[in-house]
This record gives sequence, structure tokens and C-alpha cells, in this order.
Amino acid sequence: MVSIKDIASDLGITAATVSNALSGKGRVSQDMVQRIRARADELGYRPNLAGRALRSGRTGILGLVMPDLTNPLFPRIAQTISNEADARQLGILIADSRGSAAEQSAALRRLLNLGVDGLLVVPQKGTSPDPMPVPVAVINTQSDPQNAVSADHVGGGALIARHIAEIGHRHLLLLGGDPVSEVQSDRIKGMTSALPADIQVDVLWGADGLAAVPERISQGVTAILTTSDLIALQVHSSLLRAQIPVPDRVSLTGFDNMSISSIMHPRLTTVAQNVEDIAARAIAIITAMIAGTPPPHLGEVVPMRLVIRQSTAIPN
Amino acid sequence: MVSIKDIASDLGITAATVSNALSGKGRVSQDMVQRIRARADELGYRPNLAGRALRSGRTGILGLVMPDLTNPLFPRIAQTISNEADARQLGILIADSRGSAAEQSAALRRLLNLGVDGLLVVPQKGTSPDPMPVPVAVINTQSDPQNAVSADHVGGGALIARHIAEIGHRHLLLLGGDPVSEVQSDRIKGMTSALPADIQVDVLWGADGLAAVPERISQGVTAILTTSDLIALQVHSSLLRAQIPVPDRVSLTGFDNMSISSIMHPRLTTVAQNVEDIAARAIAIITAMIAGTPPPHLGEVVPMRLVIRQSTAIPN
DNA sequence: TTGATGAGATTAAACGATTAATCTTGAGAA
DNA sequence: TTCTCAAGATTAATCGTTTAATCTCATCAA
Repeated sequence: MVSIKDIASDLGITAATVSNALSGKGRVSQDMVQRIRARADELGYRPNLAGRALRSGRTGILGLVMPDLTNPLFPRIAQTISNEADARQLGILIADSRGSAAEQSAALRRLLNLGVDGLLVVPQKGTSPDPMPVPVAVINTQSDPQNAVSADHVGGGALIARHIAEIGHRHLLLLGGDPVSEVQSDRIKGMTSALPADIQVDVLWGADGLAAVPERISQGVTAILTTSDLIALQVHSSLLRAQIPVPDRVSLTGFDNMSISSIMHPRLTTVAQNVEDIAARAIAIITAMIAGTPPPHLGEVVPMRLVIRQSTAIPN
Repeated sequence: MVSIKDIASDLGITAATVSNALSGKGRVSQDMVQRIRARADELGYRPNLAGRALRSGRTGILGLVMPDLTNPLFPRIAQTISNEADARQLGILIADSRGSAAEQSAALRRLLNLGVDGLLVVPQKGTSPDPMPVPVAVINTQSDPQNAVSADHVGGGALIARHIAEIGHRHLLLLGGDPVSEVQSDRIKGMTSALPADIQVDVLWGADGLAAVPERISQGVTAILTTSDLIALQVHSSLLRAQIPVPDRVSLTGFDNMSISSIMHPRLTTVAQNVEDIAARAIAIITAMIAGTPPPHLGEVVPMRLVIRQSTAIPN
């Protein structure tokens, strides 16, 4: 590998001048800068990050911890954050906290050992990351006091509930995966708080809730609002089995606009996160924290967008 | 951050002794080793990777390039590889090559700049990674001469085709996404080569193939074999729209045993990769290459496993 | 002529870990 | 007593980059 010294001895100058020229920091003549740049390109010079990290105390690598990479939402976030990081010459080490708070702590520790400058954490439901020796930015939801930036889950819940109310449904079932999840709780909260008082609302959670679906429909529920496209897919599957047509007999909504939601039949009405915006803000915040400058707009939430498809209809 | 020097001055010895004690390399008395270990733990010492990398020329970080993180198969592979790497004290930088060969080259370059010791590449369909200054292990399929390890896609195709033939289907439609993909071609190849000569087989690709599904069914096709669960889901969706029941009128199979395949209704008959085994072998191969020792079993394929569910049935 | 000034370069130290070479000490042998 | 030997430690250099401090000139003003 070609180092700064190779370029220097090649041009009969010292390493310091090369460093100054390439970083644009010291005083180097225009002419010299040109020649150094040209020679560096010719030799295919790539700065050695280890050397730089050792001197500067920064590795230029961020850690990203996600609760479950097999949930299609998270790879999308990871992908977007990676792109955003690339643009700033940063690397992203992705870790999966696989369902448990203990795994989350272990993942954080591993990333620290690898020398990350800062951490982006989408926390396990119901947990907060332990204090860390490097800056941490949490991506969760507004009810988490640690939240650095996130989608407006409350607002998203309100959007979809209002849509369902507007098209005439009067008896709803809200179905969440786990009330321990702040995100899902906020979504449910957003739904309930946006609904007029004359609408009857049942809230159920988890597998029990899923199992209760046919019964509730027989009791008059005409719309099922879930906190995730994955849950909606499961509901849809159980409705198919029970021969209950969507949306003719019951309307169904998801959350997060995953790719399956537009492949399903009927295509699913859902709410989309502005993943790009969230990723950009998260990176902006963590880089500011690392640089020691005041991070912009801590705790801000990014509006969600209602995506109306064929799984919701006027009740009959 | 506490360094080796802190421990040394703390115990009134030199850094070299601490390094020797912790790595078990030089000659250090048992007693001294004990004391150094104890003090290191107390102070919460974590080796600085930049220092080590600078001296040793190794960063302990591998790059993993995948074609599309939003395809649920790849996060699963990434997750498994990360786990395997963790166990060996290695870090994994994940990059997404997002659908194009150009993106793939760019991703490889970025990972190189970040100083990875080696690369694991699941290549874009129809491409081979450019030659690299660090070892590269390709995870693709047996027809790729560069393949270091992969699932036995041909064998997997044979498994599922044989199953369909055995339960009595005599007119099949094989549906692939893109013939340029070596993986998908091998799967189709495996299917066709395993089928008896008296079975009628149509092979179609892409969106045109998908559109032709109802027509082919009217021409007597009783089973549709796809090269991906995602394609199967799309087929299923179009069959639903056309009111063609699965598996009563037509059997349907996928590939890769993604999580959606067991959520769908009917649950999808598919073929599973042994992702853990592939990940373990891939890491073993790349670490051997990096160490300069001969890599074990280059080009081996890992058997796939048939997963029979409710989307396939005896034709009527 | 002397001094001040500043552009343009160099020197040297530092970051943390590793390791070959060297030094110190005590024990045992002759 | 002197010599040998090895265990147990230290010394010093090295990896590549950055940067504060310093040096060398040429230019220009007084």
C-alpha cells in the first residue's frame, strides 16, 4: 500500500507537506498542491484509516444497532443510513440486537470495542441503551425521553384512524403486537386520540388479539387497524381462512408501507415513514454530537404519510 | 480511554510487558500476568484497534456486499454472518450494491477505503466483482466459477420439482425473475433436469411470465414453480384476483423459505437455504485467505431442504 | 544596511500496540 | 570465585498520519 511517505520521497519533499497539501490545512504553494495531488492519484494513494484514527482519535465509523434485521422495515432504515453515511465519508457497522435487551447491550459493547465514534440505536421495545463512552442518538418515538429523532408515530396513528372514521366506520378493532413497545403504543395512542367519541373502539394486543379477530367481527367490527404491515398480513391470512373478504366485509390497515403491503391482494392501506429524512437527521445529529457542536433539533419527529390502497372501503 | 501505558505505569512496569502478558506472547511471570489482567479489567481496558491495526496491518474488519438489503433473504444472511464474525472477534461492514454493477464496484471501493481485511460478496446477478487488493470470497451459485461457497441451488430446484412430479402434476409452469441471475438459472436448471421426460414444462421469466399465468392455467398447467417466495407471493396475489384457488386448482411453490412464506395463506411450499452453514463456511474461507493459509473446500455447495406446506397438493 | 514580515517548506513528536533485540538478575555448575 | 544460562523484564523502533513549532529565504520598508 502506498503511503504519504511514498508520495513525499517520490517528489523529494516531506510527509508533512503532503499531508498539508491533501488536507488543505497548512501553507503549501498552489503549484506544490497540484503536483502532490497528481502524484497521489497516479500512485493510487488511499489514506490509511488506522494511522489517521490513531492520531486523531476518530475512526470515522458509526455503529448502528437495530432490534431485528429480519423485519423488513429495519434493513430499509439501515440502507438509507448507510447511504447518508457514505456521502459523509463515514462507515457504518450494523449490529442486530436480536430480540433481547441483553443482546442489545452485547451489540453495543462489540461496536465500542471496534472503535466506533458514535452510535445510532433503534432500541429494543421497552428498553433504553446503557450510558456509553461515545455519543448515542436514539431513534424511537416521541414518548421516549431519549428520542433524538423518529417518525411521528402518534400523528401516523391519527392519520389512519381519521381516514377510517371519515369513510364511515363506527366500530373499530385496534390491534397491536406488544404494548411494551413505545412505538406501537404511540401508534395506538394516536389512533384513539384522533377518533370522535361516538366511535366504538376495542384495543387488543398480540397473539390473543389476533385470535379474537373473527369473534370481534361477528360483534360488529367493520375495520381492523394494526400497528404493523406484518400484523396486517397475519390478520389477512386468518380472514382468508375464515372466508371473510377484505375490504368488502372488513377494512384492514397496516403500518410502515413495507414492500409486502403493495404485493398483497388487496393491496394494503398503510402509513409510510419518511425514512430518508429520518436517516439524514439522525446522521446530522450524531455527527454534531461527535464534533462537540450542539446537535440540531433534538427530539424532533418527522411526519408520516397516509397511503390509501384497496384494503379499506366504505362499510356496508 | 485507558491504554496499555496506563496499566503499565499503574503497576510500575513497561508497556511491552503489559502487551506480552495480555497477548501471551513474550516471557512474563505467571504472577505478573495475573496482576496485569486484574488491573486491565479494573480499569476497563479495551485495546485500541487503530493502534493494533497500524502495527499489524490488519483491521479485523470484513466487508460484506449484498445486492439488495430490502430482499428479506439478504438481511438473514447478513445477520448470520455477523454472528459468525462476532464469535471470531471480527467486525462486519455491510454495504448494499442496490441493483447495479456500478453500485457494486462503488461499494467495494468504499469498503476498501475503510480498510477491510477481506471481502464477502454476494454479487449482482450477471456480474463478477473486479479484482481487489484484498482477498474476496464470492457467495453465489455453483455455475459461477468464482463461487467460494453457496447453497446448492440446482439441487434445491431438483428437490421441489421432484416433489411436484411425485404428487402427480404433469404440466408445470416454471417462473423465474431474471434469466441473467445465475442463481435463478441454476434453480430452473435443477428443476428441469430432475423432471421425467413425460412431464410438460413451460419456462417463463419476469413480468411477462407473471402476466401469462392465467392463460397458461387455462391451457392445463396445474403447478407453478417459482424461483423466489417473493415471486410466488405475486403469483398468489394475481391468482386471488382471478379467483383461482391455491392449491385446489393450482399448486404453487417458492424458494428460500422467507418469513412471509409461513404467514401467507395458504402457507407456501418452498426450499430453505442452510444460511448458518453457508455463513460459517464463508467466514472460514475468508479468514483463511486473509491469514494466507489454504482455504478449506473452495467452491463447495450446501444442500437445500424441502419445506412442504399447504400451497401444494395432488392435482384433481 | 538592517530588520521585519510572511510564504513555503521542514522537524519532530505524538497517537497505541507490537516485537525483535537487549539488559538485569539470580541460580547452578565448574 | 567465576562463568554460563535462562527467566523476566526493558528498550527502542515501527506502523501512517497529523500538527505545533521551527527553519529558510526572498521581499520590502526604513
